[in-house]
Amino acid sequence: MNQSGSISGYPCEQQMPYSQLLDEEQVELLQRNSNVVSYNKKDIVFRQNTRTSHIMLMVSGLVKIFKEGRNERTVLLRIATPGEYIGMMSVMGDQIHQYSASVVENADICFIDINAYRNVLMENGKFSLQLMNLISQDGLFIFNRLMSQTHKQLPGRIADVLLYFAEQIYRQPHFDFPLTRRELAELAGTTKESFIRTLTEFKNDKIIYLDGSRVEIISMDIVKTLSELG
Amino acid sequence: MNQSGSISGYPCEQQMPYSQLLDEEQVELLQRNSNVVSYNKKDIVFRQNTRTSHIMLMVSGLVKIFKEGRNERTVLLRIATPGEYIGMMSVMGDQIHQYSASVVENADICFIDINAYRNVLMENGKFSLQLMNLISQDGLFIFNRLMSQTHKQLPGRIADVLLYFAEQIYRQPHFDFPLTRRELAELAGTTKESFIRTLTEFKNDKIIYLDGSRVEIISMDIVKTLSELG
DNA sequence: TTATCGGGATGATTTATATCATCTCTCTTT
DNA sequence: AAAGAGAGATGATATAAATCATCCCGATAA
Repeated sequence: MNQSGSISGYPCEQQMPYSQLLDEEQVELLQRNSNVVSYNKKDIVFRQNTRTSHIMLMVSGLVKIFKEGRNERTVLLRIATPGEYIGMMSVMGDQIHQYSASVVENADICFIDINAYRNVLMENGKFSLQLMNLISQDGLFIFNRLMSQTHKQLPGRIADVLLYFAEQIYRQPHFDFPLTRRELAELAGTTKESFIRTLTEFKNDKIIYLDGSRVEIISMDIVKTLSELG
Repeated sequence: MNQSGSISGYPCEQQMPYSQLLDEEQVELLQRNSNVVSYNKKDIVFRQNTRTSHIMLMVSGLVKIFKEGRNERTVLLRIATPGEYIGMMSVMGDQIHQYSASVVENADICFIDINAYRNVLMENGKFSLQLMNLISQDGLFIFNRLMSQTHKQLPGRIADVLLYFAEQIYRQPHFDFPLTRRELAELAGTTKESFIRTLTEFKNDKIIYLDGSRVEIISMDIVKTLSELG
């Protein structure tokens, strides 16, 4: 809710996917209509059911994208990393944010005026097609994550969370969870207790090393098998 | 698997969303690179994990889009109706179909050459933006359906299926299910038995009238409440 | 300094729903 | 006409995972 955001003035171009497809004029147009906002941990970037206002591009940090359910149940959809757009599907879809975003690790986010961005899309077909590609991939990704939550049982879902951090976020088999157990459970589509229990089982079975938020995947093979078996 | 498709020669323009944004030349280009294929009930239109080859647009009929799980479990994602693209997200995303499509009610489907279509997108920014809008909405829709399957319990999920047919497919509170109980269960993310049981309860509670595949929603309010309560 | 609160962890209990087992009925197939 | 196959329906049983109840621990507040 509270935005400790402060405006600074540096460009987003480096982080923007496919910016090499833009000509100088287009880069400049976007530049003039962008600004980077810094957020602190736990800040809310946007809230679901609010109107979309800008294209948002992660410059640094980590942000979680989640859906808040009526009856307290919240679902964590993904963790956005630098170079990723957030809320793009809602911006392009129905102009109402379909989910919320809050900061997991201090983040700089580039806000781009939506009309400037649309103008660039209109005149640059290649860039536009690439964005379409990104949106589609994003759709397919969330789609697969939800499929995991719906149709796998606990060990498979927990394995998916481990693989998500190891492969997508940190790109190495050892890392520190940047989230609480409760949030991790929301990412796995389960409860805090069930998440902890299953993770402890993995630890006891020597599939992972675990100490607090520190994780090391000992047997990547088993984790992958668990994910595949569901 | 078996395609009883036969090629006929009539245009897809009438069914194509936002075709009014195309100029004559573009319409003609698409026309020259399209053909309509007729399918019979139960025909497979495309199979998941195959490469995408064409843009596909529903001209008539009903097609179900589903994901086949490893362990026999299949998930029905949506029912495509005339005027809707099928497989678009996969075509634009990673060129591999992420799900399968098969015919529920005899269907004519327009196949458009992907390169011709991309060329039109490249040169027509408005059309392109509208397609982006469609893809995004499609993503948000499937996203909501899967959220329903993951995070609502049975009565809410069954209510969602009823609302889906009443509001999205037939646009009236009475209709005939075009699917078997098993398929309906796959749409609700449950088993045939559980689906039947819950539907029977709705019938006993006089929320719906039910006779075979015939359904009439008696109390739309209650159905909506069930959907919202989850 | 002591109280309070949230996170993590674990055991006991409950519950929603899947699974298993039948039975009927209709429609093909032979 | 008989036999099989698949759809719908319903009861009995099993089970995965949620819920409830504690307890510990470290950080923050009074």
